Amino acid sequence: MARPTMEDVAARAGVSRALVSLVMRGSPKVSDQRRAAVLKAAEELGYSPHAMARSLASRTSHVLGVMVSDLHNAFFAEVVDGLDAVAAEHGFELILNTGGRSPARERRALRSLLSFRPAGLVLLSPVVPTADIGRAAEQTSVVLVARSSRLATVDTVNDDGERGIALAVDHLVSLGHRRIAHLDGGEGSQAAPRRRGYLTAMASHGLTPRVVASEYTDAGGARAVRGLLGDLPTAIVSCNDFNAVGAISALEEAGFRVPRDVSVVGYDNTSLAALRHVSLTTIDQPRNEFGRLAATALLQRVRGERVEPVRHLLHPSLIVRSTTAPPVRPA
Amino acid sequence: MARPTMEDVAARAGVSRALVSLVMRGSPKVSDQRRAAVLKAAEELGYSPHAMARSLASRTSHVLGVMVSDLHNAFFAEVVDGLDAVAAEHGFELILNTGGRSPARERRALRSLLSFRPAGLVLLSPVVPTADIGRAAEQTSVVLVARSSRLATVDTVNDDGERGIALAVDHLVSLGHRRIAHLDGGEGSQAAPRRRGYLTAMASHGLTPRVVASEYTDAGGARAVRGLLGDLPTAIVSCNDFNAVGAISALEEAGFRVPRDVSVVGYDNTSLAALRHVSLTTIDQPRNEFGRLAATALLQRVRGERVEPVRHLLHPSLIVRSTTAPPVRPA
DNA sequence: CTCTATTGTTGGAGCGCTCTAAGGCTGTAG
DNA sequence: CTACAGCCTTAGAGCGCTCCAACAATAGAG
Repeated sequence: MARPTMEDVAARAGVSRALVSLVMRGSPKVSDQRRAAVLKAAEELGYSPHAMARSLASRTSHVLGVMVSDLHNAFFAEVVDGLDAVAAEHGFELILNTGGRSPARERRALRSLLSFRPAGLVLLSPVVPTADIGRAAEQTSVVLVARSSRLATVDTVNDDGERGIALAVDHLVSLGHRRIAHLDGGEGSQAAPRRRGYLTAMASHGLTPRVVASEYTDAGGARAVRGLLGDLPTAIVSCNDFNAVGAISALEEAGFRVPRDVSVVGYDNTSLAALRHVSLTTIDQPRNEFGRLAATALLQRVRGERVEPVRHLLHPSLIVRSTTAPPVRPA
Repeated sequence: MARPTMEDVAARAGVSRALVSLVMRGSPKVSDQRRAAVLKAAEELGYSPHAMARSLASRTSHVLGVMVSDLHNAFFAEVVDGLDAVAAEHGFELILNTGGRSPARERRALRSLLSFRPAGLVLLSPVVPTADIGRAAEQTSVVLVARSSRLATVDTVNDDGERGIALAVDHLVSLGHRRIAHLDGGEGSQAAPRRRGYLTAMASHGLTPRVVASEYTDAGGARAVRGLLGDLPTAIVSCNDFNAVGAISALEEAGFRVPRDVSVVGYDNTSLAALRHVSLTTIDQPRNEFGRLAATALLQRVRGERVEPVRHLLHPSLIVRSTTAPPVRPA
C-alpha cells in the first residue's frame, strides 16, 4: 500500500516535482504538452495528491470540523447533510465528532478537531460552557448551530422559536380556538424561546396562557395530556413532534378524537409528522438550510470576505396537515 | 491565529524539540521533571499537536474515512454513531462524505477520502461498481456496510435479511395466521433477501406465498394495501417500517382494525415503530452494532491483527408490539 | 543581432512533526 | 581514577507537498 508520490510522477513524466505540483493545482502556467504528460503519468501510477501534506505545506486547510452533540437525533443528521452539500461544492471535507451531550466529552472532541487545524468549526447544539467556545474561536472560525451566543467572534444559526410557536398559536386562534395549552419542553434545548413565544402570542390575542410541564418525548406528551383530561383545552401546542404524537395517542386512548375534539400542533416537521398515519400540523425548521448557512458562513470567513459576526435567525413556517380544525366544543 | 509549534514549547521549557515530541506522545523515557516543565510550557502557550504534521511524519493515520450514501436516512446516522463511538475510544477521528446515491458522486467522494490517506474506509451502502471498491481496497483497508461483496480484500457487515423476515413469518404462523402477504421493496437495497426469506419461510410452513409489489415508503404501503382490499390476507409482512405504517393507515381508512382484522409486521425497528401511537411489531436491525463492528474490523486490520476478510452477518431480532395478534376471521 | 519581456520550468527551503542514531550525564564497578 | 553501563536528551534527516526566487527559452522590439 505504499502509494506513489509527486516525485514518482515527476520521474515518470520526465519533469520536475514542482511542475507536477503546478499541474495538480490546476495552474494555467503549464504548457499543454507537459500537462498532458504529467496527467498521463499520474493516471498510470494511480497517483492522487496527499491532502495532509498539501495542507501542511500550504498552511491552509480544506477541512471543516463538525461537532455534533448527538448524531442519533435525526435533526442533526439533516444539518450535517446541508453542511456536506456546501462543503463538497467548494472542495472542503468534513471531519466529524460527537460530544455525547457531556461537557467533558465535548471538550475532548473539540480539542481533537482543533488538532487538525480545520479552516472552521461547526458546533451543533454544544453543551460546553461559552468560555470553551471562545477559546476555540481564537484558533479558528466558529459557527454555532442551534445554540445562541453573544460572543463577538462566532457566527450563529438558529431558528426563531418564538416566532414559530406564534405561528402555531395564530393558526389555532384563526380557527376559533381560545383555550390553547402549551406542552413545555422543560430544560430541552430550544424550549425556552418556544415557551416565551407561546406566552407572548397568547397575550397578544388577549388569551389566558396555560403552560403544562412536559418534555421532548412521546411518553412525556402522553403523560402531560393525562393530567389535562379533567379540564381539556380545545387545542394543544406541543414543544416538538414527538411530544405531539404522544399527546394524540393519550387523547385517543381517552376516547377523544383529533382534531374533532382537540387540535394538536407539533414542532420540527420531522419525517414522522409527514406520515399519512400521523399527518401532524407542525412548524417546520429548515434544518438542511441550517447546515448550508453554517458552512457558507465559515467559507466566507475562510476567504476573508467577512469579519463581523453574522447571526442567522431563520424563519420557521407553518405546515398545516390533519390534526388541526375549528373547535366544536364550547370555546 | 498563528498557533504555537513544538519549537515554541521547547524554547519556553528550555528543552529540545525532540523532547517535547516524546512528552506529547507519552513516552516513558522522559524524567518527571522535564515532563512537567514541557507540559507547563505547552499549557501556557495553549499548544496542541498538529495532527496532520504528526500523521505525515509518522506515516500513520488516525483517521477513518466514512462514505455515507445518504445521511438523510436515519439508518445511516445510527451506524455513524456506532462508528464514532469505537473510533473515539481508540483515538481515531472520522472524516465524512456523502455519495448522494450517484456512482459519479460516490467515486469523487471516494477519491477525496483517499487523499487523506485514512487508516481505513467505511462504505455505507455504496452504489459504485465493485471494481471501484476493489481499487480503493488496494490503497487502504475497506469495510462494506449494508452491501455484500465477494471481494477477498474487504470486510463486510450486514444483517441477515432472510432470517429477519423468517422471524416475522414464524411469529405470525405461531399466532395462527396462514394467509400472510409480503409487501415487497422492489429494487430497494435489502429487498431481495427479504423477499427470498419470505418465500422460504412460507414454503417451510407449507403455506402459499403472496408477494405484492410495493416500495420502501408509507405511500407505497398504502397503495399496495388498497390493491389487496378485495381479498385481504389476515397478516402482512412489510419490507420496512414506513411501508408497514402506510399499510396500517390504508387498512384503517378502509374500516379495518389492526391487529384485530389484520396483523402487520414492519422491518428495521426505526424510532417510528417504537412510538406508542404506532407501536409496530417489527424486526430490529442492530444499526449501532453495524457501526461498531465496522470500526472494529478496520482497527484490527490497522493493527495487523487480521488479514483474511471477515463477513459479519448480524442476527436481526423480533420486536413484538401491538400490531400483531391471532386472526379472528376464518383463516 | 542584441536587448528586454514573457512564458514555462526548476531547485531549494520549509511546513510541524517523528524517529534514528549518536551524545551527555550520572553512578557504580574495577 | 578510569571504564562502562544505564538513562535522558538532542541533532538531523525526512514525511509529501507548496511556494518563491531564479533561471531557460522563446518572442517581439529596437
